[in-house]
Amino acid sequence: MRLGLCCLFVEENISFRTTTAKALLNLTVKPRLEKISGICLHNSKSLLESVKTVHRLGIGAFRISSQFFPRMTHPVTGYRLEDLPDCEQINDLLASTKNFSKNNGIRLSFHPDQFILLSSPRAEVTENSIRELSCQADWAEAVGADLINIHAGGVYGDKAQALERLSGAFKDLPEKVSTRLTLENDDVSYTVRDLLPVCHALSIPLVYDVHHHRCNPDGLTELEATDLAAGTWATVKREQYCHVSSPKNGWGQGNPKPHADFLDPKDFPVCWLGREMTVDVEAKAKELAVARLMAELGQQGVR
DNA sequence: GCATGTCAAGTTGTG
DNA sequence: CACAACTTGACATGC
Repeated sequence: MRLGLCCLFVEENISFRTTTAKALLNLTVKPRLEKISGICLHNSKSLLESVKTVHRLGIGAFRISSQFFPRMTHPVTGYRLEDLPDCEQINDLLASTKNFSKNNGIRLSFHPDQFILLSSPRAEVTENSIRELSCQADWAEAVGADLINIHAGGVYGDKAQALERLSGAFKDLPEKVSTRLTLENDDVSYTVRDLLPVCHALSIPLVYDVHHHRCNPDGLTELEATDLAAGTWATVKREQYCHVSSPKNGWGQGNPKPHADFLDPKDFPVCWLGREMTVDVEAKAKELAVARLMAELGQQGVR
C-alpha cells in the first residue's frame, strides 16, 4: 500500500507557479518566452523538491499539476520547451526527478483537467484534448510518470454512443499517450460498471475513486468495484491505482462532493488494507492529511 | 501591501 | 439561468 499526495503542499515550502493566456498576450514574443521560461524553471525545481520531500515524508506517489508547464498548448501562447531560454536546465531537472523517483520508488501521475475529453461529439474538443494529452505525455516521459488519468466526460444524452466515441478516439492516440491513459469513475455520470467494458475491450486500467462511487453508486459493493478494477490493472501487469477522499460537510447533510481538509479514517475502505496498490489522498490539507492518515492506518495495524 | 476580480478550454446538477 | 463542482488557487489589477 502506498499513499499519494495530489499536486500541492500546505506546510512544506514548495510552490508551483502559473500564468494566464491574457497576461501572456500582453507581451511580445521574447519577454513572453522569458516569463514562461521562468515559470517552467521554477516548477521544474519545485517538482524535484516535491519528489524528495514526499520520499522524506514516507509518501509513495505524487500527482503532478496539470498546469505544470502552463498554457503550452494554447493556440496563441503555445510553445515548445526548446523555445525557452532555460530549456537545458529544465531538462536536467526533469531527468533528475525521473532518476530520483525511479531510485526511490516514487510513483508519478498526471490528471489533466475537466476540458480534456475523448467522448465529445465536437471534433474540436477532441482535437484539443489530444494535443493536450500528447503534451502531458511528453512531460510524463521526461519525468517517468506512468499514468495520465482522465474521466470519460459527458453523456450527451447517450452513454453508449459517448463511450463509442471515446473508444474511437483512443485507438488513434499516439502510443506515448495510450500506454499511460487510465479512466476514472466520476461522481455524476460514469460508474465503474459503465467503464469496465471499455476498459477491458481496450486494455485501459480503471482508476477506482471510492468517493465518487459513494456519490454515484452503481450497485457494486466497494469490494466488488475494487476487485473488478484490480482486474484491469492485472491485465497490463501494473500496480492498481485508487483515489479516496472525505466529504467536506460530512455524509447526509448537504453536497458530499467537495473534499474535506483531512480524510476521516472511517472513509478509507477496509478492504483496501494490506493490498498492493497506490491510493491518492484527495484532501485539502495535502501532505498533512496524508501523514495523518498514514499514522491512523498504521495504528489500525496496516501490514 | 492588501483586497478583489479574473483566468482557454466542458459538462452536469442544483438552487 | 447563474453558479458550483471537478485534481489544484495564483495572478493581475486597483486602491
